[in-house]
Amino acid sequence: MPRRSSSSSPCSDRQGPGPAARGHRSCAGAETWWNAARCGRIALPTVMRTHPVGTLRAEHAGQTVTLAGWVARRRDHGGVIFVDLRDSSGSAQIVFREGEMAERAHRLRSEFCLQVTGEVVARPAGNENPELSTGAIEVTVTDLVVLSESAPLPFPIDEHTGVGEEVRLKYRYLDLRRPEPAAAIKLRSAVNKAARGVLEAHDFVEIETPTLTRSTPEGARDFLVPARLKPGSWYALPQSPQLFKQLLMVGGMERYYQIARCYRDEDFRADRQPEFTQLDIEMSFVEQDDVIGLAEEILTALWALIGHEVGPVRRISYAEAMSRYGSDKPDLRFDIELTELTEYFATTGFRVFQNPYVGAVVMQGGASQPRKQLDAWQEWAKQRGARGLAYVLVDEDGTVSEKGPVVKNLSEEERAGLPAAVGAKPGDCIFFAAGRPNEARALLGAARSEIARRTGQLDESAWSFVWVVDFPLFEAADETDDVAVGHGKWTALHHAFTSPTPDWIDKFESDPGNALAYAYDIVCNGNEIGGGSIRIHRADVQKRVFEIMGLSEEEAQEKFGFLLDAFAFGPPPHGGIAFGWDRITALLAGEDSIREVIAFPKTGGGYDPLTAAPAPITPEQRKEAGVDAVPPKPAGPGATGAKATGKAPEKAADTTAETAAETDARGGGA
RNA sequence: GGCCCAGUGGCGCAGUUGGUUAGCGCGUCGCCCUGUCACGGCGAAGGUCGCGGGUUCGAGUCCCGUCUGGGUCGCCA
Repeated sequence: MPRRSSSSSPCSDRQGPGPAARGHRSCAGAETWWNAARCGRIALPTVMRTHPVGTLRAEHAGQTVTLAGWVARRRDHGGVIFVDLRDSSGSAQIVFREGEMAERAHRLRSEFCLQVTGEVVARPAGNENPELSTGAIEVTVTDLVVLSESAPLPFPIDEHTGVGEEVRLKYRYLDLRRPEPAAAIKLRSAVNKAARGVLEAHDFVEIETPTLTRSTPEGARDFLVPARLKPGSWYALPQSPQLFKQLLMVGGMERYYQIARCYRDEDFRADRQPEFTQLDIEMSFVEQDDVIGLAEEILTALWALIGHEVGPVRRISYAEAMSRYGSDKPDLRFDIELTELTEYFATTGFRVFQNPYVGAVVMQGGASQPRKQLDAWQEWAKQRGARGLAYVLVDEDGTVSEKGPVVKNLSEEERAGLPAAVGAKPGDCIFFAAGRPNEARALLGAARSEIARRTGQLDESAWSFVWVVDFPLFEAADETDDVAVGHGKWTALHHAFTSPTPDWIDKFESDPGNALAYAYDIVCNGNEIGGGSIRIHRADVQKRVFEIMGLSEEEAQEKFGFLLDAFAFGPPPHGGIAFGWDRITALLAGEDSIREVIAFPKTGGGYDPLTAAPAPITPEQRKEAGVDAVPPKPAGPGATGAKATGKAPEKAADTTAETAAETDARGGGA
């Protein structure tokens, strides 16, 4: 990735190799915005300074300026002392000469906070530094105020040395003084702003929904907050604003959005935090194409920040995604596809291939892998819970090689036709998976990505967007480990309020396994970055969906009461989407981890190294919070409709998929 | 919860087959230095080798356990 050129980078002077190199795209992205916003407009002088340091240029020569910032680096030559003064806009060289000034500058140390006044002068001929955007000038200091001193640093604040993440997070306020982390956070602000711009232009209303709400019985684990005024009762932090946004549609707001914090108490990952952010959207009087159209407009605005034109986004069905790519979030930056061989091996004598599904994926040039490497693929597959990954090699003459454990189990005919059947060329390796369709395809889908990485078919600089549509409405209840909502054979794949597609809305009972949901996911480079659905607004349809799920009216009322109550009062047709905001920002920033685009992220254990949260509480706090209150004996189901809760957070954005579609409705222990 | 990797002065790392005083770079502190820009020179300080056990004449190194961090599968869906 091209590194930012210094001349266009007011927020950073030098760019070195090392960890900074990872951030490639981030810089570019942040800069685009940063330049527009900072250099284009603002940079208001304040009482304390006349110019942001990084904006000084040759044309300022002769002006007397007052600057404020930090000592980034100092070069003390005795009689003349150079200091790189850094503020949020960048840095510039300030010069202290002789006498008292040099004397005082001599005592400056890294990260002292200074206010200086002096004259901007063109640097002496031959002393310009073209690597720096402010390299044509320097400021001869005539007045120095040390605003505050700095203790010795726990780690160097420059881009040239790597620093462990834990230390960075503990001193995140120092980490953020570095151009790279700062750029990621600034980019996030630009991302928010860009999305708001699109939404405001379409008359969306930004509405906040409660953070203290009711526990939902399914989905992820809730974070709970004791209610002091009602000992023994607890609030839950929302897993998403799903139910509230639907209520807002009933409330006639018509177009809602919120950059919403969501909370899920699950294990974390590089792409998952206990609290994460969604751009949550809901619209009334729309169909799928309306939501998709809006979403594409937003994505276009976001990727424009880093100079990429999104363009029209193709759509593929869930079924097609699964059969061709083995994933419901296919990475289409490379065009390796799976080949289904169930028919091909319909009469095979090889027991492994006598399965409901047999498929293959081809690894270009894979036949030349050493045996050790092929064994490593077996390990790789086992780590994913598969028994292994069968393979067959294609010789240079285009025929199937005798090598490998699988080939001897295949008939002559099977061998002969194989390369053509899967599109393998001489020197390729064919990997097979057999078993239940979804599992085997998932393995091949993972292999597909791994192959792309290993064979260099993955263009890291490319962007691929795709809508996955036509998700199944239901999945068989026995194929999920979740406690199903209801006792039916079917459970909602997305969530219980997801509408069937128009084609299926009147007949989904006839074939629940094939009925399609009016749901859609937006996938970028193999990441699910957003998902949503058109909701059910007709009471009769909702009732029939609950029936298929085996959910009685009483149970539905208990679980989703307040939403169902609201839906008794003329709910408008509506639908929406939620974007995984952290993941999207991380993608734009070119970062692998969403922690890089969160100001104060937590570690994998849910621990915040900076505040040391979570922390024990005092006995007083414990008593007052009512944490230990003993709940009364379970009274009857006092829950009338109005209190049952629903579920259904928009599954979205879990961070992994960060988005995710909106939540599914299983789970609650009915 | 499973698996993999890591933990050595403030930071980043090296440390061979178990062997003498645990090294290197950066930073810090002191002195010097008038054109540097990741300045330079001289000198100095700074270490319970994550923690606890064990094996051994001897452990940073080997074994067991544990904690923390990262990754991954499960989970989140």
